[in-house]
Amino acid sequence: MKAPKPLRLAFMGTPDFSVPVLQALVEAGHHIVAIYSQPPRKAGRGMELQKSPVHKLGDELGINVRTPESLKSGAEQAAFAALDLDVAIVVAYGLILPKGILGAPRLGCLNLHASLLPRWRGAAPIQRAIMAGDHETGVMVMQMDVGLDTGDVLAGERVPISPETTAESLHDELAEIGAPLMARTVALLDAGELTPIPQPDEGVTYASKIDKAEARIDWTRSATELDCHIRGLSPFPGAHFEILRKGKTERVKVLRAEPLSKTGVPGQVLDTSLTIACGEGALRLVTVQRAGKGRTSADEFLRGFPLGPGDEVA
RNA sequence: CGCGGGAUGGAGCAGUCUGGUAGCUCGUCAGGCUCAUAACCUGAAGGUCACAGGUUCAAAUCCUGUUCCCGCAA
Repeated sequence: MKAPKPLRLAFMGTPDFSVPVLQALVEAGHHIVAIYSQPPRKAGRGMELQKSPVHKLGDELGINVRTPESLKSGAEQAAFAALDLDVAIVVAYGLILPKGILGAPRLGCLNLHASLLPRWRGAAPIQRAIMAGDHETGVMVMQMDVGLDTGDVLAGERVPISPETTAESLHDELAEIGAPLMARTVALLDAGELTPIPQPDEGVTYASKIDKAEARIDWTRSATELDCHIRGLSPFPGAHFEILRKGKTERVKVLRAEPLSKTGVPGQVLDTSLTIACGEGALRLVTVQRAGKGRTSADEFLRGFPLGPGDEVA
């Protein structure tokens, strides 16, 4: 990839989704003056302090990583302004950027968002698009303003959502597409070859964070709805149901399922291949994961966990 | 020291509480049956029961320590 004019920029991001974008900008030859990321949190088993994926990459690259709890203070904003930036690139950072930050870089702040704006503004656009049964989604680069994902759009790319798409596969695909898109967009913006396009007022939806409770499978919903629900939450946090085993309830995550046209009492097992009746139609579970176990195919699951016609799950 | 589950032939599990020849469903291999098959029948191979100590006449099983994996949580 040819290196256009190197810019002084800051990168602001936190999770895995942000990582490819940072890498692309580094490869494009830009001067990454600073990286902003969420502070290390207690996470994982043992609740040990863990640096974010972006933070770790920053360390590897030898770039100064800043992890303020907030950017609201005058001191933080002054420190940011002192970087004397051409532009700031924000990808799933997780902090609100106040006006003082947004206006500091010469070209402002650009954000990569994983949806076809104005649809799915907010925290969980990838999951929400699949869960809602959308047939298409994408990534967009916008010029940030004070609203929540309301900025003018500079560039975008569409991708289809197929019956095979999961949150995991879509996440990876969009990150892969988004990284070079951002790199190109930055160059074009600096060259003055882009026209910001305001988002339409129509079609605005919000992708709120995934609530724990909604991850549970409600067998009274239709099989096609549940299929979208499962794929949108796969593998994290994972759509799940519960099953009675030796007097204890055990949680089983469903990572992949296939809708069928069979019918029965919702929650009832219909055959010996893990087909479970829904409010409308039925789902054959393809890939599942028991609490404390790794993910397995339905066949493997059934070998150690007899579950046949007439049994019920919740 | 956040809570909890797990490690048993190639895969998924049971057996552990109440120590006493290692078992189930599959897979693999061989043979048989069949026009034929992922079907069916018969037989076989394959396991230091995660690792290290301890208790015991005897440990997959009880005790202690270690490593790795996962669910919750964040």
